[in-house]
Amino acid sequence: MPPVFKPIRPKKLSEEIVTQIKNLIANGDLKPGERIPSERELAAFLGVSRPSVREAIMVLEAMGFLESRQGGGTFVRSLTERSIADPLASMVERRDPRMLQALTEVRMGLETWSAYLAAKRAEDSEIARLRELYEVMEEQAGSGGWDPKIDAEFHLTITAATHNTLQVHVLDTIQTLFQTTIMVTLGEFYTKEGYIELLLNHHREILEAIAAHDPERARQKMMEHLTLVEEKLALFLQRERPDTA
Amino acid sequence: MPPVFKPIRPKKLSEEIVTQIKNLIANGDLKPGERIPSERELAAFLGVSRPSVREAIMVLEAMGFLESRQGGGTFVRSLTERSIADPLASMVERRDPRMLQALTEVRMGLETWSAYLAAKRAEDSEIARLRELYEVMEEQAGSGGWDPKIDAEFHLTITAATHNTLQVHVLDTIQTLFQTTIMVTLGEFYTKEGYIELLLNHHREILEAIAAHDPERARQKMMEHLTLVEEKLALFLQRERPDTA
DNA sequence: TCCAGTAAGGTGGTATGACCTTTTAGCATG
DNA sequence: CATGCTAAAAGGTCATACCACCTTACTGGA
Repeated sequence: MPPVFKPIRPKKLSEEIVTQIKNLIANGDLKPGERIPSERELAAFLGVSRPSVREAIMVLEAMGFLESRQGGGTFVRSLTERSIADPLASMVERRDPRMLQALTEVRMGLETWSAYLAAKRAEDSEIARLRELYEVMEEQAGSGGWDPKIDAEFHLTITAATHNTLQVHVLDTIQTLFQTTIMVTLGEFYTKEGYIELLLNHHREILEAIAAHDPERARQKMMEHLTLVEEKLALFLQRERPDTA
Repeated sequence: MPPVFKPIRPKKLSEEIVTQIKNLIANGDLKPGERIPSERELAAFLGVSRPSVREAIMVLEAMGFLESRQGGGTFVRSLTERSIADPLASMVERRDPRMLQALTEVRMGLETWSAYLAAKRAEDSEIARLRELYEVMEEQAGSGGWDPKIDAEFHLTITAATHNTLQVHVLDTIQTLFQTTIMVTLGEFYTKEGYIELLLNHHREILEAIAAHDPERARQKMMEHLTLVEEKLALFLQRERPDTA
């Protein structure tokens, strides 16, 4: 069975309607603010039942293309805003503390593993790059600053040093979620609370463990580092949202 | 007019249902791959009509949380499926040995982390479940058999015991990639080569470490176990495809 | 004993039609 | 001309029925 034959798709009726309406909007036949025909009319035009049309409209509404008002009609929304985010992002973006905690924890698992693998396989050039980044951190720390970007790149470089494409991909996905939500805020938090010196030490220890090709120690140090991050994040979330069951 | 009065929002029934189901997924009450109650059952539970439930499911399907199969049922999708699996699916399907090796390695990182967390948080019921599964393994091993399904469920149960929804989803995604390619074949390989006794020991040690709530030991034992799996996989791939660039 | 073919029940998919609430717009009244 | 009422029309909900498909278990044969 060399070929995958075909991804047979018994296309659902409502899916077909969704595509049609989406095309109409894309072509400009339906303009923003405009009212589309009523569900009954659409059903008649398309020769399908009203529930089918309704399901299609519900989907388009969920995707942000349409907006329905009872008694009013269904209208085309301006598509400047909306972007149908993927499930993961929509879960995390709710700022649900438990979800953020889960995210941090997964990241901890992946990054400690990255550190472990990196210590086994890092090439000299990669270690040199880490050292560069560390020196930038040190310099900035001298003037009391902390750049989340440099921090992120440091971690990213470590993962890259695993030479595992998948690991890089997975962690990048997680990292993106993290970054878009809190990374920056957390950076400010560090600065204000005077954790910079401690963070600097952590990164130096991680760097040294990797440079020494000592997987276990690298894992251990990364663990210590991220445990601190997790604690501070919990503290931060608690302050911002004291209302938790 | 100091008070803006109130932006009265007539809450749609289906929207309410969407929120409820989304929360169930976020809480981990609905796990990836799991089948949710039928539309008729849900309608009965919630005290609403089937069309309302259907609309909610359609929306969740459009958002990527669910997947419906006619005649089959409606299933929970991995939150990370889109962001992680989809881009990689084509790569893994090629049976590219390097990619499989990378996959195994990522899995190793995640599963050792699961074992660590599970040892910290596993509840008695979960430990009991693991024990059950182990006993089934033991029994089957007596007659010289090895069921990849039981094996997979054992590992899945451990991850579930982390009580980290995200970890469950991420690992499910990885596991799916794995399973669709080799899991079964690997099972036959074990049987033929007489590794069953060793595998049984591994699982018992992991189980005991988790039951004793000893995170470090659980991690260590899981690591040993998966290291063996990795070795055998490499051996297997080498035999089947001696042609490697 | 095992396996294949088949039959039945359950599932989602679609269709019909009815009734409700809300909105809208036209109309009648002051 | 303005106001308030009313009726038509829109979406929202519900009940029901039937269809297509998958799953399962049973039964028959090898």
